[in-house]
Amino acid sequence: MHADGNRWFARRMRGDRIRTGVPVHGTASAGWCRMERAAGGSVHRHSSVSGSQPRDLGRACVPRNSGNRQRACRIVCRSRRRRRVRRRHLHARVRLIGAAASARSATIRAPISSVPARVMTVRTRFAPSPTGYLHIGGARTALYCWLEARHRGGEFILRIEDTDRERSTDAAVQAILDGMNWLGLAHDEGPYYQTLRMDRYRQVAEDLLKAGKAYYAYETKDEIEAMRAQAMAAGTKPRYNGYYRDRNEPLRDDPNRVIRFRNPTGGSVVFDDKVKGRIEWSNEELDDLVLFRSDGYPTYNFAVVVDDIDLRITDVIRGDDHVNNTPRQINIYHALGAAVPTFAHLPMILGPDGQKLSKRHGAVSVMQYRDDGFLPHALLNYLVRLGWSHGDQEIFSREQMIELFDVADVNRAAARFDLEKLSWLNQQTIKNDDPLELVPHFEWQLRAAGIDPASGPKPVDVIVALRERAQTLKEMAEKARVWYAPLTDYDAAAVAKHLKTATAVPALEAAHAQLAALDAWSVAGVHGAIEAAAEAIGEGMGKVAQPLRVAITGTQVSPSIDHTVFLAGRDEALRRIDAALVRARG
RNA sequence: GCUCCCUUCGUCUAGUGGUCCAGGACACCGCCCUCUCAAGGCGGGAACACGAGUUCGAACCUCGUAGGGAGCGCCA
Repeated sequence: MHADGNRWFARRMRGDRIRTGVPVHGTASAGWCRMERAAGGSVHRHSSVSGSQPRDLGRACVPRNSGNRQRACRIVCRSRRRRRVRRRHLHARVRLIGAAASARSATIRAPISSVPARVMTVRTRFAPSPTGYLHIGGARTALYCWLEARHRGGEFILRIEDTDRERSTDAAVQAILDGMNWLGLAHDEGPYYQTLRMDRYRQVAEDLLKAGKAYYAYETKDEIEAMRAQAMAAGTKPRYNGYYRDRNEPLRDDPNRVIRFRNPTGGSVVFDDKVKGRIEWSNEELDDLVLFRSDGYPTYNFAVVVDDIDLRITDVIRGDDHVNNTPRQINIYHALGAAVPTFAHLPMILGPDGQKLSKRHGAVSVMQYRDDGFLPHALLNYLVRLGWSHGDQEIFSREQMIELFDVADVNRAAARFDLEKLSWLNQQTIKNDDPLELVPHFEWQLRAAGIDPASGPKPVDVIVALRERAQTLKEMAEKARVWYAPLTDYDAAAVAKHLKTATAVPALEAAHAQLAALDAWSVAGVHGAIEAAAEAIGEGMGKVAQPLRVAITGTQVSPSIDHTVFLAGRDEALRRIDAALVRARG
């Protein structure tokens, strides 16, 4: 399950730079300029296209695991808890309709012309703005988008929303790509860049203008600000007053000229959010938002809609800070005569204190977790459970996540980030993964700690000894130091307690003799030698193991004594026992 | 201020009108195991925000209250 991450680590270790290529203009027919991965490996894929007939269409309205859900389908629901049921119902219905459509197109039951010939492939996108690194919240959004696409045999697209020229940076783009890469969330298309699509936005805006669905407005920013202040003072929602809406002013050059959307005035916008349930918004609440700024750049609300339409996004999955934008975006979809995608708004991730996650909370960048010794899969496993669950299951393989995840099952309430549980999950991952898989990650940590993996035992042996004793690989690297560097420090309490005893000297001498006489240097062999030493002096294991432990590590704490001695290697082990004997006698 | 959203152990969550005096996991405490430390096993304390209503019966349905969050940009 760490295949991608491992490959990445391997490249990283070889010193390869993972970089995307230079943007090329005009490579794609739909006006998309595409960046291909140069050295980044297998990210660009279209594997799912041919096999993309949604396989779950067949089970449509029979929910997958119980009679409960079938019963749920019958329930007419209005409240919040019920809404979740309803969501599932709706979801199931949509699938059913899709299935029926595809079934019908293959039979003579319906007029062929009235039925779309193919079922649309699910397409999700992750669309970060490159104003910083990939953070925990963004990573979860990306994960959910990726899982939803994979689960439904669809495609996952990466788009960089960089229309904020002031704050977007190339370094941030790279940081986001690095983060996605480390997590192993491979996109099938992209990354697409909004800044390369300016002509397209302009063209769509002009179409809207021509159709009378948008208009020019000329207020200064100060005037807008005053308008807002006035509305606030009057206790209403600050919104544009529509001064130029029906004025039909001739086009003129003006530094303040913007294009505004002619939002419908009556009625309401309704959508069924896959997470939040049905949301209805009165058009009274919506004002004529700016589509194009005076600097000639499109606004976010306009650009996303155009992009999502052009990219044929079927499922918009994003943070719930966008819920408020959705109704106005839907109005733009309607104005453009485009099909409205389904929406799923994910609740926020809060800091441990219940406040919005920020730098205050320490590690915010996903890459910081790598540095702190977390495995990408453990982070993913933690993140997938934050706001989503499958019964009582806590640990999921990548394949299980894909199989079981359904964005409609995501909770609506915000969740707090809990480092303790992440650490536990990380430990579980370390403990249960194939030690061989962990080697590249562990070696990376050793080097980060200034330890040369070649200067001591085989890393895989160290992992086996320490995997139940470290919550992070960073911690593991620190604990491993004792076998990679000369022993110089002895813990005074350890020496006093285990070396200054009546049995310490005979125990160490016996151990020395047994170990020196050992045929093959192995964990089992060492174990036998220590047992023999204990027997020779007529004491229990403890009387030998503890002095030995102090001799090898200088401390009273280490993995089981056989591993501890084994990892030191025979020569070094004997040397350290000799050194300890000097201390014990002295 | 206005609009929208949210609320089950400290935390993540299960829960879809009776099977719930609420289950699992992390954390915490105790015991067992034991060469230390862990890991593991067993056990313990710990929650339906509050108030009305509907119902034979409510964590679940309705209404209200409180608390929290988001948005109200020529940011995304």
